[in-house]
Amino acid sequence: MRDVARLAGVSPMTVSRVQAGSSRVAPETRERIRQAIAQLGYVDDKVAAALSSRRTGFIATLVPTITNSNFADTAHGLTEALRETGYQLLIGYTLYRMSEEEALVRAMLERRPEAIVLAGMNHTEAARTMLRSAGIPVIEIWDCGAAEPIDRAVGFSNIEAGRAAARHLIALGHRRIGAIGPAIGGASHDFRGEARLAGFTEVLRQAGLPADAVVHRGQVPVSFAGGAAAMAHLLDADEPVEAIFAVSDLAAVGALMECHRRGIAVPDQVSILGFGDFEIGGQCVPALSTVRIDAEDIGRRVGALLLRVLEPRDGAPAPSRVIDVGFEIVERGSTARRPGRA
Amino acid sequence: MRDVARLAGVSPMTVSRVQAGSSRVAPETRERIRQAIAQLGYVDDKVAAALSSRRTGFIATLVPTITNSNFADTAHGLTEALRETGYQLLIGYTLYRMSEEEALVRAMLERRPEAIVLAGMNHTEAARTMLRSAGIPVIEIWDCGAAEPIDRAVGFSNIEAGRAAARHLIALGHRRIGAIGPAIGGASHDFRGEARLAGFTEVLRQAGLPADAVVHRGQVPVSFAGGAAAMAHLLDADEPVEAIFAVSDLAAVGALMECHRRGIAVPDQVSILGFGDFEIGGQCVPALSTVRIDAEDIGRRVGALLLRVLEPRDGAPAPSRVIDVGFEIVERGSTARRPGRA
DNA sequence: TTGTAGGCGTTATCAC
DNA sequence: GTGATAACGCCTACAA
Repeated sequence: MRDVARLAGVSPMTVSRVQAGSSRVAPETRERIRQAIAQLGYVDDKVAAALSSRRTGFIATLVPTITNSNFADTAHGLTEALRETGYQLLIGYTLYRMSEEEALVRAMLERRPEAIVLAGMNHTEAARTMLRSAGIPVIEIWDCGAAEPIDRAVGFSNIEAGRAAARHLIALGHRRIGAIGPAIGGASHDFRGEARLAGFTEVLRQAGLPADAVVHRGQVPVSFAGGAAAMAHLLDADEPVEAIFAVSDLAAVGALMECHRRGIAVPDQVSILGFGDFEIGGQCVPALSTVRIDAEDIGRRVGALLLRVLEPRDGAPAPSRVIDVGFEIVERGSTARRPGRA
Repeated sequence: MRDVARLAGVSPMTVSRVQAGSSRVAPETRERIRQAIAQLGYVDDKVAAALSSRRTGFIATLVPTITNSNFADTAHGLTEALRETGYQLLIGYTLYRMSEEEALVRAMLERRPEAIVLAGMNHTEAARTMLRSAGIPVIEIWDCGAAEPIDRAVGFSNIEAGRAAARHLIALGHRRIGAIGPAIGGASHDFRGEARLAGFTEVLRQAGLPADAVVHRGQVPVSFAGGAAAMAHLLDADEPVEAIFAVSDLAAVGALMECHRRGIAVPDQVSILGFGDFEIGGQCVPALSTVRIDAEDIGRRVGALLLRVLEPRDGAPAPSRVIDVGFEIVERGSTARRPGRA
């Protein structure tokens, strides 16, 4: 920058102003500086700028994984909302491990992000302490309602989604109802998937239905293969299920494919309800009924919320602490009413 | 840090040494500093450290998109390879737009990354200039062989993959062969998908076969829905295709589902060959034959390469400039020999 | 509209 | 083994 200033015959401060887009620079001075910048191929240094201005322009984001998942959609929505604002996302993968999340929280805070976004409301005590004392907005996403957020939350109620799924299948006349979720225990923990399964099981029990076909097996995160394996397990059981709910569309599609391979008709013999509304669900045959979540929208809303919090405009009302984006059951081809039942 | 130093009764420099893991600090001094850090909840500031040491610990990564794609796998592999090293990935999405890529290159370089990884070998002239003068390792990924890399490359030959796909379908006895790729033109450009289609078409022509069933339609990036629509287009044509190649497994699965919906038997009536080996391909019915790419491995290799380049060990040989990870045709259930042909 | 002074929080370097 | 000093490249604050 010194070189640019010298070449343009001004002080570094003036160059700085041009780079910051200040209007308080004479047009001709600005032009001279522009040329000097182009001539020298100068690229300004946000590292130094960040230290000096105490504004890094970083937004830290911690998600369980970015592959095969709608967290990628959320990250995408967030990136889109932040495009053109100069903020840069710092993304970390926790692999569904709290210990990993804690390590990432520390690593991220060392980069001095201006806000931090993380999935879920379950964190280690150390992580909570760091988050609270960081002095920046903390947005917990993909879950809300079940607990008080550290700072703010954007999501929906996973337990309520599970309950709604159960009510829906019961209302279709099914009685022998199962569910598919990942194994519990081990280092990886999908708290949100478990909450959905818990809500689901709760409603089954309340309706006086057995919940022994709620299977927890396979790795976290769930996958097509895991869903297929769990479905195989259920189909091998003595008493066949009439309907199942999968904690993720990935598992649901895997289950659907397992039915195809065995020649079991969906939805005639088994109804399948997924979760998440992945694109593949709308395309497979039959199209998958699912609990729809707009993952990308969560990202966009977080982005909009962040902009309002980080750069408040006069007169704008303070955004609410918890934003519930809700969910919606989408009835497509993989679920049907049980013949001969109410 | 000053506060920590004061509380521990040492100079800031000694605290810095402890944080950097230097062994030249007396054990008891170290312990005192540790306690002061814990007591104050001090989290060190990598922004300042970066400015001072001129090492940011950032690796910039530019990919077309992170959703519905194996670029997510590559990013994941890279993150895994870099986990525990202290490097932080800076990820940007170009949305398959060169202008966006150029803007991102500039934005990334302002963060002073220690290396930059970007998809493909097509960049604007301005981007190339910035990349060359940044003075850091530049790794182009997901394509190699067709052109000289700016610095280094890790990938495979897309045109060769397309050629192999065509040879494979021809060897199965198919004559009326089509292909599905995104529309050409517009702001978004999938150069690698186009290279695959170009190689494919080239071989068809060389074999004296018509290439009019090579369709370019739908948005970039291709999706399940786009593949289904393209397949519908081909199936509506007067002369039905015997086999098709899709530039992505997503499109291939979409095409497969369209066949299901129309009651067209795969592979008996139409063979479908995908590209990318997405998990869904292995799970759908019939399982999708595909050109297999280990996307996560590309990420891991880039990570390993970067570590060797950024932190060279004495005696270690210099890594080669171009790493071709190759590809492999995986024959599963969606392709079959044309009955009655050689 | 432009410039000067000082400092952001850390580390490189050299001295003790 | 520890400390003093001087940057790192920019921006805030104030002055001209």
